[in-house]
Amino acid sequence: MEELKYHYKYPHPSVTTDCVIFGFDGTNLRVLLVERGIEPYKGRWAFPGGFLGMEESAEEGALRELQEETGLKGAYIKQFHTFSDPNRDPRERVITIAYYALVKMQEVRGGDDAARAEWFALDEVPSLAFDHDLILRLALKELRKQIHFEPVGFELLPEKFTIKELQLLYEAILDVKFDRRNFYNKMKHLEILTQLDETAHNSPRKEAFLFKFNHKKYDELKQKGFRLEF
Amino acid sequence: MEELKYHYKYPHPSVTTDCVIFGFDGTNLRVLLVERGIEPYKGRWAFPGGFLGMEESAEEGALRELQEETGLKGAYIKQFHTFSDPNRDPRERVITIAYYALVKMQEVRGGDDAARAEWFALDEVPSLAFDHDLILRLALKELRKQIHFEPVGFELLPEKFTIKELQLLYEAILDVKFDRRNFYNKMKHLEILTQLDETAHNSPRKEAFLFKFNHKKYDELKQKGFRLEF
DNA sequence: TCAAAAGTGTTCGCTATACACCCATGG
DNA sequence: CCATGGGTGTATAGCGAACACTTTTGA
Repeated sequence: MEELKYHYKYPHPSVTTDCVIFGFDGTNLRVLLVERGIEPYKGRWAFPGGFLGMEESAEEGALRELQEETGLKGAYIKQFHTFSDPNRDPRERVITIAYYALVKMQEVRGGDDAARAEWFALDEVPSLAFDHDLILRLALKELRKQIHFEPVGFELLPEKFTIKELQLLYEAILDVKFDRRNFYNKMKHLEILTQLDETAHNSPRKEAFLFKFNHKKYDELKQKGFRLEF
Repeated sequence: MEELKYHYKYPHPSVTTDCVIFGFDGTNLRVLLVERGIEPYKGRWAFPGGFLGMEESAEEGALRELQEETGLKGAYIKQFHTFSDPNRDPRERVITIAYYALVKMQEVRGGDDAARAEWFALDEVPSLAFDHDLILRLALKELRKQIHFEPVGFELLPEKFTIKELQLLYEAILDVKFDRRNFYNKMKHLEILTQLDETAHNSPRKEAFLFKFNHKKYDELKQKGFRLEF
């Protein structure tokens, strides 16, 4: 029999962190899911997550889970909601502090665990374990809100990218279409991009210039009460 | 000795909800604080809150706490962050799921508990217990974010109000000044207010029309992809 | 009759949008 | 030389900021 060595006067819930990991494949926004190896919901897909250690904050816990799953250290994560329905886990009461992460897909390597992990495009995501369908819906909603004000989109692109790629990313996240030329003009006049001498060679026709996101310039503008709008 | 009748294989944190209760006195945004009667932080002010029951969601818990403190049922509350620093409570590990509430000050009555409660203007808030200073800062930040998109301000006003009062509220929340005439025009053309026949009699000079917030109209506009901006 | 506050209208400049046009490249 | 996609410029409409003016009321 298991040893139950932690005792409390009142019942305590379990606390976990779950992490919705977003990536961009050049066309579609994708999320990284892992297949559950044990009951409940064995064989169903879910977001990576796990119990919160007693000596770590939720943010530290989420970063740890993220690193175990993708090998990435210090990626961009954001807490967006805590899910606390008393029946969200059939075994016992589990409260989960949910984060979303924005990562560059190219830099992700397989996880430590043997667990099967896979990137799913948003419109291919199957029915998930627990309340993770709900968690995904809310993560998307919050990401879309946040991207209106902060340049979080750049976390999803490689360091060098064309404006076309940037546009495709924003279109994928917000599920809208922009006019190619207006998007181009707007980006150039915002002054938060640095144009490089290099061009992208993957184009079938004319080669496009590569850009880098200019953190310094962005911070300066933000200081002056500038607001990034889309 | 206390009876410790709940046993777990791994240590579990305690989980509480805390509620930042915002009100508007006609000039200043205020928060409702309660004075702590016991250690730690005895005599210091803090936000109302308490342990989450095992059969209630965090939202239910926050609403329960809010009702115990103000007598209000079903007020507007919004979860904005979960605070999980391992050392935020000196006694044991406590994770708190934080909400802010928007209430009409006129409708608030004293709490059930004998605990002393008081409304503080934002610039009069003393140094608070635990990490509640941080909680207040983040609550304000999130409220200011949210008010750019949703008509949450109306939760803080009585049912009938003048446009002047509405302006003072928005100025108090966002800590800015608007041009009286532009604010007036904007509000009238937004079509989310219903003008009443009555006028306010508290004015020293000319009497101002009273308005009501038009929920139905707002929902219609929102359906059409309308965005409330300030 | 004067001061203060409510209510209305007008002007100006910026920016989002729509779209025309030229350039470079590969077949 | 033509089709495709990259890069640049321009015209228009709508909206927000600034502000002049009129109306109402109490002292």
